[in-house]
Formats: sequence, structure tokens, C-alpha cells
Amino acid sequence: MLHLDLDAFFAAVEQRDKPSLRGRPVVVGGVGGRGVVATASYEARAFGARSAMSTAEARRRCPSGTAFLGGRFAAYRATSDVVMALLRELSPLVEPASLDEAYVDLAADGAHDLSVEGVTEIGRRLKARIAEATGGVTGSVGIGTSKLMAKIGSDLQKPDGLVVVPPGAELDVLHPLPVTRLGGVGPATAERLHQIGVTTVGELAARSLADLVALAGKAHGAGLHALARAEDDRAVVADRGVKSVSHEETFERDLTDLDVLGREIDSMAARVGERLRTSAFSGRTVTLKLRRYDFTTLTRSQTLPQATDDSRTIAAIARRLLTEAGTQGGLRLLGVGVSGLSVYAQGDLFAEDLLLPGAAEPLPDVVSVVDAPEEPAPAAELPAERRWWPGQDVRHEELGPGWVWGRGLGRVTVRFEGPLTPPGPVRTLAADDPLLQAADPPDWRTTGVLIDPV
DNA sequence: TCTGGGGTCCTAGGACCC
DNA sequence: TCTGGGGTCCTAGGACCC
Repeated sequence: MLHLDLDAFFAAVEQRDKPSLRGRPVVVGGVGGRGVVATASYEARAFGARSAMSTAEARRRCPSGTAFLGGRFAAYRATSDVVMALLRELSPLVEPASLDEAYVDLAADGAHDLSVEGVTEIGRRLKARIAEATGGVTGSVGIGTSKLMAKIGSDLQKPDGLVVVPPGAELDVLHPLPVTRLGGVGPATAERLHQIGVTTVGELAARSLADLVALAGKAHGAGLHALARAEDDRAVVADRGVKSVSHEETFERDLTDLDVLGREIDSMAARVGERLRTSAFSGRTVTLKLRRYDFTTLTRSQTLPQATDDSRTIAAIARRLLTEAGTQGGLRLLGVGVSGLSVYAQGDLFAEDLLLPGAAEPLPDVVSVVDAPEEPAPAAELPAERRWWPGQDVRHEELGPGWVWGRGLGRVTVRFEGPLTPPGPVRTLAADDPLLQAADPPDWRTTGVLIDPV
């Protein structure tokens, strides 16, 4: 089993595409007042910035000149796709765990020499190919006899690591580690284990199955009991089906007004419905998530008699659930989700229906019971400077491609450079400059500036 | 300037059915 | 006339992962 974990992935893609940020601290995540860090580059980690930390805290810790960027998920996706394709050349059994992580079953097709020397060479070549194909993004590789050991291995020598755990060495590697290194042991479980005197995997392995089930529940307890003994027969599953589709948003300020919140629901439902339709899914259960001013979080859901992918239906149900839940004290977050998914099935009996416009129209008996608005409201028109966000790809008709460094006071600051250029110059422009446009991510294999801005 | 956004899995109680 | 047992579905919440 091989596990790959790309190093500080989002930040690495930013440093690849933005030459002026190479070697400098970069933090990717929410850039608003309530944002949190998704990824900190190793330079930023040296100052104490960490994933899941509030961006405000990361700003306090990092020196001025640190780049705080919103995410460019299309760019991360494109690079991730390149890496996953390389993994699929190794084996048909590849399980992406996220954009930057995947498991590979090297034994799937008998094509590899699985000796320690053999898999070490596979890991070495893979890392080199990834760096070459991605324009320098590095990854850490772990290889072992199970998913557990492969994942543990990839974590042991970050960044740019390669660790092979030979068969038979599992417990020697595992038992000295803190229990928090096991997948599934988060803060709550770690605290409970600590209270019974368990901090290392070795100490966990000394506990009985009955003790662990009493502590963590049936499934989780049995899982801990097995993992502590390096007993792990989990298979690599190449295609885990999607179970739900959702969209949520934390507001810059708590919101109370039902009309305002209703429009937020409409736009979130529109996104969810669109994603369902493009993936040809529909779902029966609509869930509204809300987080109050005091961070208490709750969900309310309703299951329909038939599956829907219609934004107005989703919105109408979510709006009613919100009315029932109330907005007292203000809400900091709303989310809209659909689960209980099935492949859209209305056309099954008459397959040609799928080709007809309107085949995916909402089911009349569902729509009739709800107070559906005509159209989900489009996002409100933003003031000029709000169109820009730090890290965003842009193109200026005269100055060429670049990216947004900052914004404010009706102006936007852009650095004009691309993945293949030297660090480029900075210009401050009017936020409503008609020559400045949002752009697609640059291609790291081909993109420089087309017009010399100097 | 406390605490994102996308998910998965598990548990538990009540309704309901046979 | 002292009240089963198993199974499924729905709802809600919580832990966890990246």
C-alpha cells in the first residue's frame, strides 16, 4: 500500500504560480475577518502559522510581507488531477482522500516488485515524476503493508519524505507514536484516552476490546483496538460514491433579518441544485445548517417523497426550516445541503426523456407543497473593489497576466507575473479599471507575461 | 479580528411495520 | 389484560478528516 501526501499543497501551488512568493511565508485560507488557515507554507509555519488557526491569529504571528491568499481551487484541482493521473499509471486501484492525498494499492495487478527495495524505487521515481509534472510541487510518500502503515509512513519524514515500513516492523514503528497519529483519534477521543492513562499507541494496544468499546462506542472502539495492533485490512476503493452535496457560508457579521437570510438560502440552494444537476444526481433529504451568534450549531432536515435537483424546491424547504428554527440573537453561518442521493432516475422507463429539455424539471407534487420563488435570487452586485480578492488571477489588457495582492479604498494592487517569469512588478490600479479582468488560473507549463510591463 | 468549508461515518431515539 | 422482537426510516447531533 502506498500513501501520498502533497506538501503544504495549496501554498506550494501558489508559490509555483507566483514567483515572487517562492521562499517567502504564504498562508492560504479565508481572508475575511472570520477566516481560518487552510494551508501554511513551511516558511509561514516557522512563524507559528498552522492549519485550522484563525487567519487573524496567523496575521499576528507572521511578519509583514507574508502573503495571505484566498484559495484558487480550480488551480489546485488541475494540479491534483495531474498527480492522480500519475498514480493511476502505477495501479488501477487509486483512492483519492482529498485534493492532496491518495492511497494506491501497489499489489492490485501484480505488476510490481513488492520487495522493500522494489517499492522504495517506486516511491523514488514517483516523487521525481510528480515534481516534474507539477512544476515543482513535492510530496511525501509512505509505503507499508496496509493503509494505516502507508499513512503513518508518509507522515514520518515530511516534507519531501519517503518512508518504507518493512513487513514485520509495523509495531516497532507504531507503538512509540502518540495516539493522535491514528486516523479517527481527534481531540475528544484523545482526551478520553488520556484520562485512562493512554497517550501512545503502545499503551492503547495494552487495553482490552471491552474497555475501548466502553470508551469510544462499538465501531470506533473496535477500530482503535485493531489499529493499535496494526490490524488493518481496509481496501483501497477507487470510486467512493458521493453521499451528499452542500454549500455553507459564514457571514462577515451575524445576520438576523429573515429576508436577507432567505436570499442567502436562495443563492446557496442555487449552487447546490446546479452541482446536483451537472453531476446528474438528485436527493430526497434537504438539510439546513445554522450556527448561532454563540457558535451553537444545529441542523434541521426534511425528507421528500421523491428526489429533487431543483434549486427552488431546495430553497423553499430550507427557508421554511429556517423560519421554524428562528434567527434569535443572529446567525453567523447558514448551510444548505441535499443527501439521500440517487442517480437521476425519472427517465429510466423512457430513456429518451433524458434527452428532452425539461426532463429534469421538478416533480409537480413536490413543488406544489412549497412556496417556491420564481427564481433563486442572483448574488447582489458587488462594489468594484469587492470583486477582487488576494491571490486572484487577473489579466490587464496592457500589462498582461498577474494576480491580486490587495484591495481597498477603491483601488486594487496587482503583481504582474506568471509561473515562468521572474518576480514581476507591482501596480496599483483603480478597482473599476475596465482593462482589468478576472482570469483563469495560469498554466504552469506555458504561462509567462505576454507583454513586458516594464 | 476567536473559531472555514467540504465532506464521511456513527449513534440514538421515536415512528412504524410485521 | 403486566405490555416481544426485529427491521427500516427519519431526524438530530457529534466526532472526525483534509
